[in-house]
Amino acid sequence: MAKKTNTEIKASTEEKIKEAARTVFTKKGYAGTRTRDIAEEAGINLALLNYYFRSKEKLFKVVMIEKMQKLFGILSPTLNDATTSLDQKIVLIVNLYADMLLKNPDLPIFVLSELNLNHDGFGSDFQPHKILGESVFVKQLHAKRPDMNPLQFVSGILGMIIFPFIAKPIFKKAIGSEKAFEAMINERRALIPKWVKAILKTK
Amino acid sequence: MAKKTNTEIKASTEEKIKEAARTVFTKKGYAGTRTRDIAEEAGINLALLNYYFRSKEKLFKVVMIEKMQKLFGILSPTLNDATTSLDQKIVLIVNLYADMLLKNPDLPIFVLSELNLNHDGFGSDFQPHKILGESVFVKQLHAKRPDMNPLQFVSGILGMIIFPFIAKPIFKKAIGSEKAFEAMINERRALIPKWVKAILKTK
DNA sequence: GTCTATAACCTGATAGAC
DNA sequence: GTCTATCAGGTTATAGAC
Repeated sequence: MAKKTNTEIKASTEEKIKEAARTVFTKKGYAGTRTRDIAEEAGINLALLNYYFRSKEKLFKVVMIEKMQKLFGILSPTLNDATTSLDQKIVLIVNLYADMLLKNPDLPIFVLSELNLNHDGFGSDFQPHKILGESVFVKQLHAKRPDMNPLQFVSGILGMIIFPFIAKPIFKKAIGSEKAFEAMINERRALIPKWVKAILKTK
Repeated sequence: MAKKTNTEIKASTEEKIKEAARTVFTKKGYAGTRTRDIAEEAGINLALLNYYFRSKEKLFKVVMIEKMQKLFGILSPTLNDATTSLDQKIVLIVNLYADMLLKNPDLPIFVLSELNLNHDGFGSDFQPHKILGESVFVKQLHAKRPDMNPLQFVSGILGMIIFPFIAKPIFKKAIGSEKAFEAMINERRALIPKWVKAILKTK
């Protein structure tokens, strides 16, 4: 099939396997994935997978760390930007997630489901909540609403933007096409910031 | 076949298996579950599982239908109650979910994850979005805010109350103990209705 | 109805040729 | 580095005794 002659575009075998692993693990979950599926998807042999990564679990871990970073790492720069207001940050966060999740619709359900199943705790490797910590965002929130628990506040925002993707099978049935789902998410880009501003205003 | 003397024992064993299946499937997911695990959890033999339910998949389907009903069926009576106001319905829904989810914390991630993995489409058996349809709730919302898309509105509410349970592994690390997590959810019982009222008031 | 034993198949991982 | 062939162990489901 595909010949490996390209030295400029680094389509290394290792990367091909990783890319295949991303696809298959995301689609079938860790337990539902067979290493054979990944090898086939990568267009290589099963033995080669074990040559590059030593086991199914090690390959999974590589993919999982990446995915967690993609899902939560997105927050950090925005939360700590001293040049934007609280209201601006909310608009930015909602749109960052809308963009990223429309491109990776099953990222949240994959990551959160596998985290929940907890095949060995690599929860220890990553602390997304520390992003919040003493961020500029939290300070700005405290200045405006000292009574508001930052975690409760952020849960509200993330829940509103991420939930439709987690419950996508339900929403797809409720509204029909993929296009309609995307339209709904795009409508939420304006809706959620408006809602959050209302929440911040009312004691 | 015509014998009815052992009906009670039969029902009891069948229920024991079902209960074990609920536990193990929820904890490990469909693909991660071995029928042996269920048999052991039920305190019976593996062969007996296949005697009552014909296969792993059939047993799973029984459990899954139940779980979906538990997660979404809870909405219907409240949404269609003509004796409560819109504001009252919101308080009721948030507290119904808080109660139910504190008792079944991994119900949402289980159902939504398995729906997403979609091992054969039994999505066709169940249409939770039809609960919304022409409900009293939607009529009340339309009377108050004709501009508000009911699906967007409900997504917001459900997202805010369900999301912490779906992202529970993250939240647990952020706030420490199980007790602290429960306290956070209990705080949300008052928080979310207040927020939703603010959303409804502000155009 | 309930068990033991086993069939039939699947899956992760490795040995060894090229 | 990459392949084919295969091993060792695990998994669902069933046959057959009680």
